[in-house]
Amino acid sequence: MTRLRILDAAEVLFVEQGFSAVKLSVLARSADVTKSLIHHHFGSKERLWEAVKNRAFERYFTAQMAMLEEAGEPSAGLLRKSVEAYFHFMRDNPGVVRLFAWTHLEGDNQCSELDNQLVGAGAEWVRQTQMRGLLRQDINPTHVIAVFVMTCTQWFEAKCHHQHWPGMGSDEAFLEDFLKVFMEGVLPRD
Amino acid sequence: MTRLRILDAAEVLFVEQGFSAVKLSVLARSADVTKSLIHHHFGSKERLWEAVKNRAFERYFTAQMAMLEEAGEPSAGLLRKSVEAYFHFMRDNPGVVRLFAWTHLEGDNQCSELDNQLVGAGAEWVRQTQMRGLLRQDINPTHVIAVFVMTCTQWFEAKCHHQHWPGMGSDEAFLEDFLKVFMEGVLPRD
DNA sequence: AAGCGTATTGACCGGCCGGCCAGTTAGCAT
DNA sequence: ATGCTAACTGGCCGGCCGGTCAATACGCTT
Repeated sequence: MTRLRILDAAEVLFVEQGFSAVKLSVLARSADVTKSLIHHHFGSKERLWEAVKNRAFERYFTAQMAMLEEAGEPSAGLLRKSVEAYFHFMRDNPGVVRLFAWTHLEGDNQCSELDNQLVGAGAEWVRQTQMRGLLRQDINPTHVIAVFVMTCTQWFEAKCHHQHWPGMGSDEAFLEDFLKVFMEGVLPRD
Repeated sequence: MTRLRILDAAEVLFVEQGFSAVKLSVLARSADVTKSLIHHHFGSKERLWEAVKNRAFERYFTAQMAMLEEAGEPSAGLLRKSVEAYFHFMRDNPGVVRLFAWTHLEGDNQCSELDNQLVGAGAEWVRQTQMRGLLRQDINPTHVIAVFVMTCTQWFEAKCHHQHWPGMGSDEAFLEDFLKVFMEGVLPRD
């Protein structure tokens, strides 16, 4: 379908360059349609941009929700698994990461309802795990989520920046070290 | 001086909107100069953009270097202080944070020489602290730096995004919780 | 006062941007 | 076949984009 071809090509360009740097003429050529056709299907550049973001964020949201729902009994091991899953999702969906970054810089928070749901569910899960004494209880559950989400996000958002830092390891090496610190930090002291 | 007035106004706009969304005509009005004058002083929009970035990154670099140099005897307490200082620097210089973010998205790494120096020095400091048995030794020192830098950075870069997350606390509350996790995670087990 | 370099101006340019529109084609129900 | 709607096209537009240029004002040396 044409609409889809436009959406796909737009996503590639928007992910790469952000909103204002993308030229409709280039996009048209890249999607192999006429410029008019883009307007026919989406009305304006802004609305196309929103359509692209919505689709990507929905993908993100459903993937995360599925992950959360298939989570079983609260346990520290499960938290570790969740962090790993989140990290690998980010690694495998670099487009979403960049789209998030552009969106943050725009100050756009249209995806916040979905995200609040996600974070709320995650934090609630952490709280339950805390109550069972499996995680230390003197930390705001939302902050637990925030710490690992932000670390994973920034790792991939700013990869071009810190991948050349002296001594920096691979994705997996970093994840492992982060998990060492993070898990040791959230486990209860005995 | 006019050149400075242009640079200042440009920084405000670039920080806000990124490179391509900024219109030279708007910038000229905002700096109260003519468009031609901008070209006279900087040659092109691109070169102005680079001048703005260079100035900001130099500010960042010298501030961080000063912080690092006045650091005393390696100790876990000092690491905590460093994280706090970094966090507060980011809080007090939101422009730098956003400039970093735009730069990351552009894939630009012109600031990498300075940054490598900074990270290298920080990592070396961590390594020495590890060798004295004051930090656990099974973690890549660069990763230690990376974890707290990325968390602080992302906290402020994406603030508009997660500040409305349910249960999210203030800057200081988050920092405190992060430090609880981070410090507990990097200290050696007894 | 003359000379010179720098700062500053306003008018102007070619190009291309996002968007529009009149018209054509294709699919599909009746 | 007829009619209707949605998909699609090419051409065009007004506007503004970044950038240029010739001319002028200013400040400093000699």
